[in-house]
Amino acid sequence: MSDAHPDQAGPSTTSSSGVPGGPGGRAGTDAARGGASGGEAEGTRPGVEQTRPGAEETRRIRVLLAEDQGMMRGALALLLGLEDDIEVVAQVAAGDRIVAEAVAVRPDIALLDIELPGRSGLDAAAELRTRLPSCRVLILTTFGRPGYLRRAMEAGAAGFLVKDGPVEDLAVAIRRVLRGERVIDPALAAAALSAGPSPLTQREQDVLNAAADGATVADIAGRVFLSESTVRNYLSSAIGKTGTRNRMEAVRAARQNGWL
Amino acid sequence: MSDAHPDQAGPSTTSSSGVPGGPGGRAGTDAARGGASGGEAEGTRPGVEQTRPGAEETRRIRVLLAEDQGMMRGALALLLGLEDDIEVVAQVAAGDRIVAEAVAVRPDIALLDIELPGRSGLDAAAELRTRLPSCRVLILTTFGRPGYLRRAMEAGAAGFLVKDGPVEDLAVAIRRVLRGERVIDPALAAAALSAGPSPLTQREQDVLNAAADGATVADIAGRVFLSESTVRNYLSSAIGKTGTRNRMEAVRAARQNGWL
DNA sequence: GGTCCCGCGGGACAAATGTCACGGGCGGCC
DNA sequence: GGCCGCCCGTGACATTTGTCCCGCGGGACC
Repeated sequence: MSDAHPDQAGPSTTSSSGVPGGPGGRAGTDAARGGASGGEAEGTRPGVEQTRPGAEETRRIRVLLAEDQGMMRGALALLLGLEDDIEVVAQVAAGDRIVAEAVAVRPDIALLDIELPGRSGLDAAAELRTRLPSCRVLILTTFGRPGYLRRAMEAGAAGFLVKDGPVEDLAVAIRRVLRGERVIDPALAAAALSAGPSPLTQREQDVLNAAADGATVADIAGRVFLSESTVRNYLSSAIGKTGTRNRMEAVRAARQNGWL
Repeated sequence: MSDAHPDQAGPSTTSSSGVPGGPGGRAGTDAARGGASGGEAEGTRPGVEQTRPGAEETRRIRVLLAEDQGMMRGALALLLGLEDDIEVVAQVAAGDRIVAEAVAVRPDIALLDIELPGRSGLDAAAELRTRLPSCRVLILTTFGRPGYLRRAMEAGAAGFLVKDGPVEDLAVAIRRVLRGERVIDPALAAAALSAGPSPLTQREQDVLNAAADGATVADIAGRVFLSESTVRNYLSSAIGKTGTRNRMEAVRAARQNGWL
């Protein structure tokens, strides 16, 4: 747009929301350093030397990028910015910033990680579907879990990419999605189909989630507001359904399939 | 490392050898190794000169990049390739390929992830230290765990970067390391110092590692070749030292500090 | 009405887990 | 030498965990 600096009202970039682990919180200050790393603001320098083959007749693809890992986010943004038909108009690091940012900048496509602080990318995708139907969603995640793919499809995502595989796939996938196609790894689709939907009931998932960090039965009961006996029963049935022998194994198995 | 690569549902690209350079990306793959094999008695002080913008006659900084996540690896390689004083001469996706590739292409600096399939980047760094002393090591990891930093320093790494923070830091850190400086996040260094070394003995770590996936005492005993009673004792003492109440909490706590 | 399923909880029980006290052997260090 | 820490093991014990069977209430469906 017409601005020049990261101080614009809506689409300022990386919110400073914290990322787990790092003791040193490094605040926003993502200001793209000059020179080669153009960054996302479109008009920073007039001399962006991309060669436009067809003049102005095609508007660039406006991309919102949601990814918590700073280096990954920056690298993807720079790379996409190098493509002459793609423009990164917003970057967010937290899941609960996605929808607000999207309605502010109205991108053509949202590139969402799943595991984000604050809110799952799948959740955000579902809300985006109703709040901003013109924006297509492309999920980009580390783990190709069958359940993730299933939920992504149910949330209305148009594509599902794993972070393995070459970077070149990314721009290609974006263009294909914008053309209305669906892009999904075929092997992953097969796995998702064969795995079937989650056999776990809602309560079982809750209890497993609460048990994931090593909490005792009493702890879980306190968090989920259930009796200890009930918690044991749910744990037991979850263990049975996952074919495991522990709550620990059950948690791992459920995570493995994307059921949590 | 809860992650590593538990499921191979996706397209199993990550072969252990060099990564195929994309058709569009002119990223230097191992094609460059042929040129390097000739002159081996190079000056012991590679490229100590400051980066002079525009000066072409100085040799570019030769970088080896070890990172398992394909997209991250590709993005970093492309980005570093854009810098006019840096050249990515090798990319590996598995930890057990690092040393072999390094002695083959003799890079100036090795950019290593820690959590890699096959072998830890810290291990590889330690061996690199003796096998190829001219090559400096810069650790690039997702998690800024105090124990990781400590072990990286003990392995002779010259720098420690977390994958948060802007991409621009990367090239800067590479140049600084090549100049002989050490680059470490100050906050992280303070945390590592205050946390002290791991209180866990070797066996306790082994047992915790074996217990990480929800194995029973009998399973652990079988894996570590110990009596079940002994396993219980080690687990108990590990639980005590970490100040937790379960093996599950103990595993999480130990992971959190980088003690595993 | 009846019947079925589901969420929720209780109680009893076996198995696993966590704790403690106690041994012996080995190596380093004052 | 004595002391200490780590290694490895045993046995006993309390607690927790996992399993099974039971009951209650409510909603859906016939």
